[in-house]
Amino acid sequence: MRLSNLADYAVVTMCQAARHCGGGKVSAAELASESGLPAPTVQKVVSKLTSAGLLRSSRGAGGGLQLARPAAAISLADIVEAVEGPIALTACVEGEDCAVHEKCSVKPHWPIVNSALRGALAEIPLTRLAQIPQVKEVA
Amino acid sequence: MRLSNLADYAVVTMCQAARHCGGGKVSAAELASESGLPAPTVQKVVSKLTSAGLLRSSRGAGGGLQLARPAAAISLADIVEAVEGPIALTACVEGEDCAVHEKCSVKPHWPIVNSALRGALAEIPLTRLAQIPQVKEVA
DNA sequence: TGAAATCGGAACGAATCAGTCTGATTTAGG
DNA sequence: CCTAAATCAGACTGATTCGTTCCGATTTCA
Ligand code: SF4
Ligand code: SF4
Repeated sequence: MRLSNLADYAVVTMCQAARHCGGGKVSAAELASESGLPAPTVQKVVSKLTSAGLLRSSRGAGGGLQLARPAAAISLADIVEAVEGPIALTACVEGEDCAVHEKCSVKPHWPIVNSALRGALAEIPLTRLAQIPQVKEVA
Repeated sequence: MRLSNLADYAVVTMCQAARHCGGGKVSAAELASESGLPAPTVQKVVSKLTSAGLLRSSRGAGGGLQLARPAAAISLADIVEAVEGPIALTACVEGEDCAVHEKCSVKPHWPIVNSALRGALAEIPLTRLAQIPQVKEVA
């Protein structure tokens, strides 16, 4: 029930990239320096994000990363799915029949839980994560 | 974002045990046979569930398992936490400071997401999972 | 044309997870 | 009271995935 560190770092990286949206292009090394994450890790993260279509990459000197979509149109679910693969709590949700998929009585209930969970993540756009402060009273 | 197979099997096992709640005591081998899961795996699962306090175990001949609480008072979150440990999407939610917990701007937002997610799981009691049929129109 | 800078993918090591097994404990019966 | 069976409980091994790191292919600027 804990998402991988790569996914977490991907969220941080995307949040950092969202701030440079106006500038347009930012290098991975720049994002690593500003966020404090290890540079190679950021490189791997942006690689996956680019493959998923969330980031736009420009090779060569002066190149860098760029948000492929508006920050408001990117949700946590998108980032998590880009790094961790499809959101599926159990194997049967994905279609991969487990060993006891025939007798399992809770199988029909998993899609409901899965949808509720994904919906909760989809309700959090990237713009909300970019807002740093003013949320101290929730602790 | 996928819970471990052990947690999934734990849910199935608990669901199966809930049906024998009236009888009182059921052996782990019995649950394994009825659910179709591998017997050793069920043994490991019930061991963890007992340690967490969700099941009541009776040693010796004629012993077996028993629900420690009413089926309505056991939620998915309880089962998952018993097997997978605390529900914490990221390290900072648990209190384990990650490498960049100081500069991280999304850290204050994770508890909100985490609570929403756990709430979604806590809303599913074991009694709902025990109801086998009559949910075909949701597909 | 030369060179630098960037992303992209591939390789390595570590950690966790899943599965299996054997042993300690307890009760029922003789 | 003793034997015996049955049960849970914990420890071990193998495998998969995750995390990290490094080096090469590609592109643009000077
Ligand atoms: S069929 Fe049942 S046991 Fe198999 S993956 Fe789905 S929920 Fe889990
Ligand atoms: S502080 Fe930021 S990077 Fe670290 S675990 Fe929390 S959200 Fe992730």
